[in-house]
This record gives sequence, C-alpha cells and structure tokens, in this order.
Amino acid sequence: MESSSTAVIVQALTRAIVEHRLLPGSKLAEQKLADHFGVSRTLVRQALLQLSQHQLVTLEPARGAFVAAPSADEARQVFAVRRMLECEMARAFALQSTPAQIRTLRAHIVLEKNAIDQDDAHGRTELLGDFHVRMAELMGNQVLAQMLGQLIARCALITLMYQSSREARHSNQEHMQLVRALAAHDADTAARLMAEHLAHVQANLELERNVPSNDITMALS
Amino acid sequence: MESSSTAVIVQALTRAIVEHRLLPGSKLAEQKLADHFGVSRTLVRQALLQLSQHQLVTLEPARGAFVAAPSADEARQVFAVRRMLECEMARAFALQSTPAQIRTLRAHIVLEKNAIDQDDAHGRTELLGDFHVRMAELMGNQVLAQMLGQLIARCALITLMYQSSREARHSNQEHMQLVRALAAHDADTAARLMAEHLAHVQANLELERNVPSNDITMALS
DNA sequence: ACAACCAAAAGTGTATACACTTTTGTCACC
DNA sequence: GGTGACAAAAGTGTATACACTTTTGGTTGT
Repeated sequence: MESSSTAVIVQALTRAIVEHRLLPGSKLAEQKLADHFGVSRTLVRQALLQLSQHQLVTLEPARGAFVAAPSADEARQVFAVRRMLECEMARAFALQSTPAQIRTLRAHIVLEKNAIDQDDAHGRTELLGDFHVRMAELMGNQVLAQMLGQLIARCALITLMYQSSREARHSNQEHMQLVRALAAHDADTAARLMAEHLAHVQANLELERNVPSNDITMALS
Repeated sequence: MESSSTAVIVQALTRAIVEHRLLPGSKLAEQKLADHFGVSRTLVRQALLQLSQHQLVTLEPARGAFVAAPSADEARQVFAVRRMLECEMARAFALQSTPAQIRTLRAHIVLEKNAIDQDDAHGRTELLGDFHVRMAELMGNQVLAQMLGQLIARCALITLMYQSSREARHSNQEHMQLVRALAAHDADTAARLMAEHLAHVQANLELERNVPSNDITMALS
C-alpha cells in the first residue's frame, strides 16, 4: 500500500499551512488541488485525511476541507502538553547526555543563528521548532520525536509566523542556555529552563491576538 | 467531507486489534474487509490509512495492510512517553482537583472492580486504560486526552490482553491509591504513584515475551 | 527430486464515473 | 427594491474500472 505521491502532497500542504501561505479557514477544494498536483482527487483526499488527523485541516461533512483555525483554548492545551513532555524530556536528557549529543545540539543552534541573522523567517521558525524534535531523536525515542513533531507543527500553525526577529533571537538564546544545563547534567535547571522557554513562546503568542481570519463571523465580532 | 461509515470500520478494527482477535502480522485484505462491512474498497482504504497513522496497522507498498507488530523497543518508547506525560498530569491534577472530579474517578474505579470481579477480560482492559484518559478529560485538556487515548491503544496492542486477573486487580488498587493522593492535593506522591504504576504495567509486559506471532521469521527464530 | 521459469490468480494503486448535497445566481412575485 | 423559490453549477461521497505488482501453482528441463 501507500504511494509516495500522497506524501508529497501532505508535505507541500503542511509547509504551506505552517508557513501561513494558506491562512486558517481557507477552503481546500479537492479538484483544484488535484489539478495543481497533477493527480486525481483520490490522492488528494488521502492527503487531506492525513492532514486532518494531524489537526492541520478540518473536514466538514459534505462541505469540504479547510485549513484548521485552532482556538486560543486549543493552543493553550497544546502548549500544556508540550510542557509536560518537554520538561521531562529535558530532565532525562540532562541525566544521560553525551558530549556528541551536546555537539549536535550546539551545531543546530548555529544553524538557527544563521537563519535569524539572515532574516530568513521560514528557515528560522522551522529550525527553532526542529531543535525540540532533534532532542527527542537524540534520546533515541522515535515515538516521542514523532509526537513532538506533530505538536510543534500545530503550534506553528498557531504562532510561529507571528514571531518577530527579536523574539526568534530570544528563543535562540534560551536554547543555548538549555544546552549548557544539559551539558552540565543539571536536570532540575534543564527542566526549569525548558518550562520557562515554552512559557515565553506561549506568552508571546497570547499577546498577538489580531490574527487575520477568513472566518467572517469571527472577523466581524 | 468525512462519512461515518469509515469511523465505524476504524472502530471495529481497532477493537479487534486491541482485543487481539486479530493477531499482530495478520493480513488485512481490502476486498475481504469491504465485503465484510458491505462497502467498497474506498472506505476500507480510508480506514486502514487512519489506523496506520495510529500505528495499529502497518502499510507495505503494493503488499497491503497488516496488523502492527510493535517491537519491544517501540513498546519501551511508548511507555517512556506515557511516563513523561502522565506523571506531570498527575502532578497538575493533584494541585487543582475538585471533589466532583475525585468522585468521578472513584466511580470509574468501581466499574473497573466490577469488570475484574466478573472476569470480563475485555471490559477490564478497556476500563483500566480509560482511567488514564478520564483523568485527562477531567483536566479539560482534549489534546492530552486524545494523545493518551492513542498511546494507550498502542499499549493495549502490545500488552493488555496478556494481563492476568491478578495483575488487573493490582492496577485497580494502584488507581485507588493514586486517587487518594489526588484528593489530598499531594502532587509529589501522585506523580510518584503514577510513575510506579506505569512501571509495574510495563514490567509485567517485559516478562511476557512469548507473544504468539503470525510472522514466520519471528516465530522460528 | 530440485530448481528455474512462466502463466494464472489475487491484490494493490490510481483514475474515473455517478449519485447526492451544498452553494450560487437568477427570476418571478410581492 | 427586496424576498422567496428554483434551477444551474460546483463540490463532496462512494463505487467501480483498469493498470500494474506481487503471489501462487504448476510445468519443464536438468
């Protein structure tokens, strides 16, 4: 089973949604997507079904697929789950971190800094998110890594494009601090820094409540 | 989009897999399932795609769908993620628990006990798992609840059918202890009890490594 | 008897067809 | 001019068709 064309469509749509080239609420008509990708509706439907499971798309019966528009409440819940997972991850990572792992994370932080310095908004958001996934992968837990990947994509749909260059720099610095604690095997500090880091990212989000919307009832309320 | 027939198929197959009526490695041929459910392959394929995202089914290109056979390593990873999530959940729950919430959990524990007393193996496994999901729901975090639901289904595929009546009773008692700590707002004890509880469930699993298998290469190794 | 090979059968992957629902636009009527 | 109804258009939901791949079973040659 499972062709790879579907995966291509999923990836393309995911990028477009996460990078806010497709705004929340946008209609995703099957035939139009099929024409664009040069395939039949069958494959597009498969892709939309997957995206709906990732919560990046919502399906309304007989009405079609739309880019998801997560509520503020849902955003809070996603961040709550991230805090639970990632504080414990940071703690466990600190207790078992090897020099090689620390080097990998530091190298990643350099990539982040480059993207920030070059004002590459898409690159920096992706890299800042990937830092967290990278940690999970380094711990050798694929299950955790995959889950975090999905949670982070969901966060990105909510927030990341609204991240200014200054805020990105702040996240980058927090990543550096965190790695210092991980290298020092200081589990408590690592967990605390992770909690603070996620709180900052979230705080930053709650302020920016003037999200452009395609939903009329919302836009006029 | 989205009919409900697909949901019915997903649910039926999920139950069958989790309750080990379909053993890991079993082939899930599309046409046979389609005939059984009285629908076309289209809907069956949608269902299989969803199940593969839940990791209950694996899809092999051009070969078809099979009931997933998670490795011991994957099982460990799943439990590691559960520990991360659920210890923190227990801690947070203890800090904000209301009498009504405690009552709900206690009522659930009674249901567990009934199922155990009646030797209802399917019922008790489902209820013991649902206890954890119920906690997440009571905290008002749907995102967490949904994630836990999937993780627990994955655990069930691995372990729950191999749970003896004695072990089930043990889990049931641990749930009672945990609720006591939650009611007393004792966050540290709650987190510790949850960690121990999950460790017991997992330990219990690692011993039972004589899982019947449909995979020939595994069975003969 | 064993191996390689070929043909039939079974099964998956994608496209297309068609029924049914929702949306849109028009026209008659008030 | 505004409102309701109705027809056309657009779009989704499911079934089916067909190409292509894998599996199976038998047959031939050594």
